[in-house]
Amino acid sequence: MSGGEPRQRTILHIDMNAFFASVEQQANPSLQGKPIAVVGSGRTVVTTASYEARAFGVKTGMNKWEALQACPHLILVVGDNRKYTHTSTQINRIFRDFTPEVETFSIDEAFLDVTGSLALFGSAETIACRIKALIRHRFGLTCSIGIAPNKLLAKLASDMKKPDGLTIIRPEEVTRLMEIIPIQDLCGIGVKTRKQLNSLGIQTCGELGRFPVEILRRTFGVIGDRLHLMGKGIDDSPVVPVEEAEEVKSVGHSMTLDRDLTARRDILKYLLQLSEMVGRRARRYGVAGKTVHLTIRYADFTTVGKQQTRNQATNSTEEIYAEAVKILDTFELLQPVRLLGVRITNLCYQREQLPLFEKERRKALATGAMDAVNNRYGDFSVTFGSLLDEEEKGSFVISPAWRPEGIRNVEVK
DNA sequence: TCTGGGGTCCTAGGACCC
DNA sequence: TCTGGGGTCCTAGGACCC
Repeated sequence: MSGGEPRQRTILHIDMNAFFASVEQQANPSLQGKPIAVVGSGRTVVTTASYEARAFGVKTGMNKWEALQACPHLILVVGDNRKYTHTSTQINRIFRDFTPEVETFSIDEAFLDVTGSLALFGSAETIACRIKALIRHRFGLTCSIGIAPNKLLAKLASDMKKPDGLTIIRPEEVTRLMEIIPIQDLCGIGVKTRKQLNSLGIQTCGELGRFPVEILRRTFGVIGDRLHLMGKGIDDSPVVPVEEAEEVKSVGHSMTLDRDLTARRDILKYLLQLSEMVGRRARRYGVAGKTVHLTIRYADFTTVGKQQTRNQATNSTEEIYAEAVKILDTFELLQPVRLLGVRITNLCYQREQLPLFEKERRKALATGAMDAVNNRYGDFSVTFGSLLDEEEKGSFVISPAWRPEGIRNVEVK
């Protein structure tokens, strides 16, 4: 590839419309045509609002109170991970009938490289229409599809018409189109980058593409070159199927507590719970981490974190917990705690092996059995004694960005 | 009853070694 | 009669995505 012009590709970006809310409306006909918002339990925000709710101004990220202000007859539905994961997996199977080059970008978005499938199916538009029809017939769901020569533009295109859109950006239209597209419409330019670019006098992609790349480099470091290319609508990044995806680099959980906590004893309970969630997922992935991070968010929303690197990688709940407690004790908690997070990084991938000695061996087997039950019946079906009196489980919010099982290239048993 | 959760990548500074 | 420089690992924080 290096040196030559990249081959002309045809990429589809598929974005499920109001995915969680639509799945709920399909599962429960009494919700159809009504304003609903999928939320988590506890102090959480709107994850997805149905289009009926969006018409009232209900948006992702609003807290429940704000959402009900905007739409008093809004129906709040507590999200159900498994339902969405299941549907997402089945939808991904449909994609694979059209090309093996499927990149699951999130639970409700995917990129398809259909370059090699055009001869078989006729055109990208035909493929897109067939996918839309299949998803509608099998699941009653709609999606917006963008067709373009690369991922950047395909994603831009799928955003142009919602719901149930189909937008094509042809190679010969790119230059003209970029003149009118505002920079913030590109995936990769968030609020801060947009403001910085605006202060350089850049509003549109066309302006970004023409801007001296040296100044972009100086201002944005390594991102500079990428921004320059984005402005021109150029993106050579490949569609990466799950099988070729890079290994996961960290495993973590965090939760906003149902109420702010001050007592060390209360905080420790949540830390153990989080350590167990992290440890169990790491064990399922077959990874262990050398570094343990603890994140604390105080009542005033200031967030601090600390990490500690150990001599040996671990995925044991007890060891992760012990490390997290050590880090906690280096903090002087000046305010009530609003959120706690535990994460392991510096991961190494383990071959499955049972410890040599009887005592450790029995413990490993017990851990495995406990994990198996929890994997099958849900979090904390079986758990540590000290968690049993804990009524509040914190806020297990699901998000459309939540990655379905098996999306990572890890050995899932 | 303001402001979710899981990730990746980048930066900048410090420790340490040769 | 001043204390260079490169590499690597670690840490804290921030931007961004869904």
